[in-house]
Amino acid sequence: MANNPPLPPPPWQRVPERAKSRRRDPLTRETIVTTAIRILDAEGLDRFSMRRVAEELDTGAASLYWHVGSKDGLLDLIMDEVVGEQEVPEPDPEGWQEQIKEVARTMRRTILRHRDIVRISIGRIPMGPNAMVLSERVLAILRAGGVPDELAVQSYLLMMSMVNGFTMDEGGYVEEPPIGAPSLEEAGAMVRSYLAALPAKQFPNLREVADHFAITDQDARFEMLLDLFVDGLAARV
Amino acid sequence: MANNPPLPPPPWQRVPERAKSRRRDPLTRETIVTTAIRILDAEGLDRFSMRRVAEELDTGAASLYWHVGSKDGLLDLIMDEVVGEQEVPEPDPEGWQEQIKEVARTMRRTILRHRDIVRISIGRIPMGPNAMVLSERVLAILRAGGVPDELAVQSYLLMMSMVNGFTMDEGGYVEEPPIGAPSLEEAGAMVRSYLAALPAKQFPNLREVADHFAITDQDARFEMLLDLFVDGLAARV
DNA sequence: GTGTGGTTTCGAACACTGTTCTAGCAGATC
DNA sequence: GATCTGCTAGAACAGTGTTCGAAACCACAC
Repeated sequence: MANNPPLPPPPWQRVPERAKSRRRDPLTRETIVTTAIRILDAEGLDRFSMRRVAEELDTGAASLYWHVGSKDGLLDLIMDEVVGEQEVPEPDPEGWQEQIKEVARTMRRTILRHRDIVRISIGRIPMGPNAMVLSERVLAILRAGGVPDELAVQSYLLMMSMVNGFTMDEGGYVEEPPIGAPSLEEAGAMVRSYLAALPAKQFPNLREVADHFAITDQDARFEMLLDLFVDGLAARV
Repeated sequence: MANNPPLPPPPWQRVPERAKSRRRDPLTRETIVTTAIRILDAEGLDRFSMRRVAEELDTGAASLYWHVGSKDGLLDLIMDEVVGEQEVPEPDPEGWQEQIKEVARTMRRTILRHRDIVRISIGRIPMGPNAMVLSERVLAILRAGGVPDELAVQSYLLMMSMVNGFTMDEGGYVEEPPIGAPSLEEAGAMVRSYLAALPAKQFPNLREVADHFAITDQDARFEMLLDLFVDGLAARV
């Protein structure tokens, strides 16, 4: 029961690498988030784990929890960091329609740049500081363009949903191309032949449009979405 | 090394419950999928696991693998089963615009009826038999309405994305209401007061539209989306 | 110097996950 | 009978998020 001072470790028992001195670069929320994003981009959500992040920072998983609370908390921080990458121009009342389109394009690019970020964003309404700035600036453009307040809010939220939804289906199939990577062209050809082989009696329409299914230009479809959205919005102002 | 026949189990060692006789109701893919959906709806994706499904079927997790291959395979089957719930009417060339809207409304209802199904659908382009039937029938409506083939395909894919994206953000916050469940009204009030408390200099727009943010009518916004989409589409035919 | 208290680290452990291995059973076929 | 095939399921493996508690470090009081 007497608690003597702990003995020095015997010389044959190597002290664990980091135990002797404090970290050279102290752990911070920022460094954790940055490394987490790097891992996410490089290896994808499936390989992303607290232990993996800790390993990259040369520490144990438990240490991260003091800074970010939980994995979910870390994902929140990641989301806001990524949202913060997007830049929104100063409002130009004349060119608001093109400005809104450009904002949407930037969103799409940002999402596509970060692998699996769309999967993280799923049940996570961004409310961090960067998300607030984004909302503020987009609303500024819409209101400067003469869009009434309620419609501005509605269409802003709608735009977010649409871009997210579009990009979600778009990047979906990337998910770890399992070695025998079917290229985009191969995939298209596979879809076409699959559709063309369907029973004619039951699937007349699908068979006839099979070609158009195969060569779906994502960029073109996104522009179509933007046109539909902004034109409709402008007509309602 | 001699492999003798296995000894009969000693009488004091109770044989495990199910070992003595074959299951009364044999496991099938269908029953597995049905129970899986039931668990998913009742308890959500986070509590959903192969062991949980097996437990519900009074068996071990390993048994499921013979029927569905993997968890991912099971999720694929679940997706197609849910897609199959949707009914699409026979094409009416005059009323194609309203028909398309109705299809979208049905989609949204189906997604909302099944908790977390939108999270499952994320990287999963539906290609099961039911998904094929759905595509066929929607394309039938569009083409009957005079939409040219390429535009029909584009807009069909676009519609799927939009409905998915919209419903994704919509049902997002449900995610296990953690005991102190903030009701929809409370949440609205919280958002409003949060926005109203932002620094006026940095967030003038957000502050001024805070009220509209709080009372966002999802149904109204969805109808707005449908109007934008279908009107724009009709204008392009 | 010597405490003392707060911040920060992290090894070990817990309860869980998807999945595979392997042995075994029931019924049809030879 | 013996053999084979379709099917069941216990045990184990490697991995997960998270918590606990002990230790190490720092800054300040005495």
